Amino acid sequence: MKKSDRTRQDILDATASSLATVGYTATTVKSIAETIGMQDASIYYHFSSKDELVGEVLDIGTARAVTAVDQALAELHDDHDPREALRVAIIAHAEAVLGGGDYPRANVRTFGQLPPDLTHRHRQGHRNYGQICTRLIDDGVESGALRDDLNRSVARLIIIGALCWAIEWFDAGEEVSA
Amino acid sequence: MKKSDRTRQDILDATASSLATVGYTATTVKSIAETIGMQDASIYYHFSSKDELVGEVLDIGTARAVTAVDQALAELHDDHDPREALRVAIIAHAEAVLGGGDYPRANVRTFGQLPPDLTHRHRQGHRNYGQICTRLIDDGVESGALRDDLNRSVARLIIIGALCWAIEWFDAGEEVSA
DNA sequence: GATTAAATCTAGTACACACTAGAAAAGTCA
DNA sequence: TGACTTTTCTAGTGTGTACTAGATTTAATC
Repeated sequence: MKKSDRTRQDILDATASSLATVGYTATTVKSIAETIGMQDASIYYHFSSKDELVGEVLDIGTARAVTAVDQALAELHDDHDPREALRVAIIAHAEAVLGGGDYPRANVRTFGQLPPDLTHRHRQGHRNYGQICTRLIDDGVESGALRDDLNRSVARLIIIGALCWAIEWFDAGEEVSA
Repeated sequence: MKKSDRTRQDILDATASSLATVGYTATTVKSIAETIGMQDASIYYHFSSKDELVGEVLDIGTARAVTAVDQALAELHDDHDPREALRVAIIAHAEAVLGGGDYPRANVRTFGQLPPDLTHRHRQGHRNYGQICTRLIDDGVESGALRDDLNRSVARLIIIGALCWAIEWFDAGEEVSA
């Protein structure tokens, strides 16, 4: 029992790392197996297909990003400024995607490269994630902390777009003086 | 002479359309040929390889986007507000990528999916494009139209990120009430 | 209409990919 | 140790890909 769990975790980690750095297509079952010193066929003892494996990595990634943001928001004072909530959420997301783990990065990096099945499987998750942002913006506008002529849809797209795209520049070796 | 040019253009158009909608990997030489009613082998009479063909499409795309932005900026009054220049440039870019042709869309859509050779080939072009944005922001800050405590690198990343990511939501069927 | 050139097709090669079947090895526990 | 289970490997299949060689057709020129 133990051995299997550890190997399974190694496979997931290697897959997440590969997805985050080279994307979906360049992440082959063979390359994953090589990374952890196995034959590619052995992967199939632990996962029934490449896409099931990739899907699990992406699930973990979204779960971690959501957790990071939720946790950051939970640590706020009860009487926080709504703008502060938005600020904290943005930073938590950025750290989750850029600073830390391969799993959240895998999500952003492979967005738009996945086969239809996987795209469909994760669409709802992404939509839910976007709604966290929508809620924070709504809070800000309704409490008067944000301008009431703000176009909320556009604001959300700008925030999420800027955050998700940042990884592309990161990969390209751009530097940002914080 | 004439026939060849027309076919060549058909191939480029079909490739741009495919890249813009399904990305690099799903754009196969065979699928391109089918779109224009040819055999896949016939493509190689006009282009020596898939990547040469894709590279030409991406070149056209960046050229069109740059032209759109340059033209929009050229139509400004001489004594324009620097913020207006930024606004006009952003709108011109958005229209080029979202509203119009497959060629600029192909660039954004395939960003991060291309094989190393093509990525390297277009890195300088993307960097130049980013510098247009940098220049506009610099103008704004130095003329006093934008706050002088603005982090210019971050501002540029946010603007370009938001613009480039917008296409992902567009593909996903999201609506934005302008 | 005959000759040459341009353009496309037919038929294939070689290779990388995800995935499978069954043998071999490694680990577990009496 | 020996019987059993779990895990990994060897060796392969089938499919889709970019790409090639040479024949064949279409178009242009004299």
